[in-house]
Amino acid sequence: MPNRDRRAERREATRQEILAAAWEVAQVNGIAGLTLREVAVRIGMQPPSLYSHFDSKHAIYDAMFAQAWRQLIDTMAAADPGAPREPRRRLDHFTTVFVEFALAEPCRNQLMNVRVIPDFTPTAASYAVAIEAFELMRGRLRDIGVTRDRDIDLFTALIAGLVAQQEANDPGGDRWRRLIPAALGMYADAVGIPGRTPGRKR
Amino acid sequence: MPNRDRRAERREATRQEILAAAWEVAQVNGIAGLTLREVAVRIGMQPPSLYSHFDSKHAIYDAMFAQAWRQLIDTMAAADPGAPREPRRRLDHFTTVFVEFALAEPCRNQLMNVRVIPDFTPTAASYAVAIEAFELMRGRLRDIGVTRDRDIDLFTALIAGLVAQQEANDPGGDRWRRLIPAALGMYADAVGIPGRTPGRKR
DNA sequence: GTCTATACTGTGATAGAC
DNA sequence: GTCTATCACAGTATAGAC
Repeated sequence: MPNRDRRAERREATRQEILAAAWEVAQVNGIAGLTLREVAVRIGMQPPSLYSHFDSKHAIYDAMFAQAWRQLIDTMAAADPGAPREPRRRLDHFTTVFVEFALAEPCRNQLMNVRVIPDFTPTAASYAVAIEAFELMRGRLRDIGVTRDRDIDLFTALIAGLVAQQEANDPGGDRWRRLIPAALGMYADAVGIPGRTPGRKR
Repeated sequence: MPNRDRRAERREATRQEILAAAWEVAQVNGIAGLTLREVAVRIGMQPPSLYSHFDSKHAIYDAMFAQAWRQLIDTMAAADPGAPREPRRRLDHFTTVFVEFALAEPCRNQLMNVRVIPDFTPTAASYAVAIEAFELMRGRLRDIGVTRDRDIDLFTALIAGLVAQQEANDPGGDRWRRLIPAALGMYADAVGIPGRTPGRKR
């Protein structure tokens, strides 16, 4: 038995190739407009061949769901070293990372945060990745003194709202994105984060 | 020429019947899972007959879009008489009306606030109803002293976020809905609404 | 205005040869 | 593992009889 299973490696590579193509299609047609046909032809396969790697279309959605949350985890981890120490600046830093990530790919954000595919619910294994990302965010907030569950939920709602409004009513613009500093100042004051956000109104 | 056009009345009634059936189907299958076939059989019609009343499936979505925003306008107007005078209580009052409306029908909220149907964009006439609702909300905020555009945008984001998180991560529950008072207290403090929200944390 | 009949496209999915 | 061939079905839309 070889110490490297080239067979498994190639199989995994094909899976990733399929997922990459699926994301490309989703970016063009919207996440609900994904079709197996288009995914297949994009990588030079016949549509039925996809079933050698995924049991169904929902299985592809499920893998994409997990992959998206994993990407968020990696993105936040990568942005960690450059983060400021001062609480409010730190909050602003990783919030911006999060929002930019969400706005970068509208269809990815829809798959992650909106129930948009009829009859699709992520499997427990994939949803666990989403939970992992949530716990990572919770840790970030704990570092700057936010520990109560309700305060954390309020934070996620505030950010999700900015992203949702930006996406739905000013796609590609910054009408809501530019409100991040003000929104975070408001939040920081309410939950009692020490310091004072500079340039706050009134 | 008769003073009542019974022909037109019946035609309009049929249109409404189609739209009502479409909402029923959307509630079951999701807004993206709407099919003309199912709408037609539900009201005892043949699928092609729908084309006597709507030019296309998108035209039905468009009518539903306008109808949804009109319903919101009516709901807010109906809740007007019972509204308290004190600014913060007043804010809490119509925010609750708005959130309950949004959470009552997830698929309606998706059609109104998320770009979920590929290639569907509301017509100018239908979008005008959405603008009308937005202006109504702006007027409500002006009454309690919120006039700056950025403060209004911040408000819509805050509420949209609570609804989105509630819908995506705790459908049917109240994990985010119950945060409305705290969220509004935070907001009222930040934009300088007079008064002090009772029972605020810390 | 509604029906029947039908066209045409595209969908996800399966069976079996190689 | 990928292919060809094909399935069963749903999708929107049109034509023409009544």
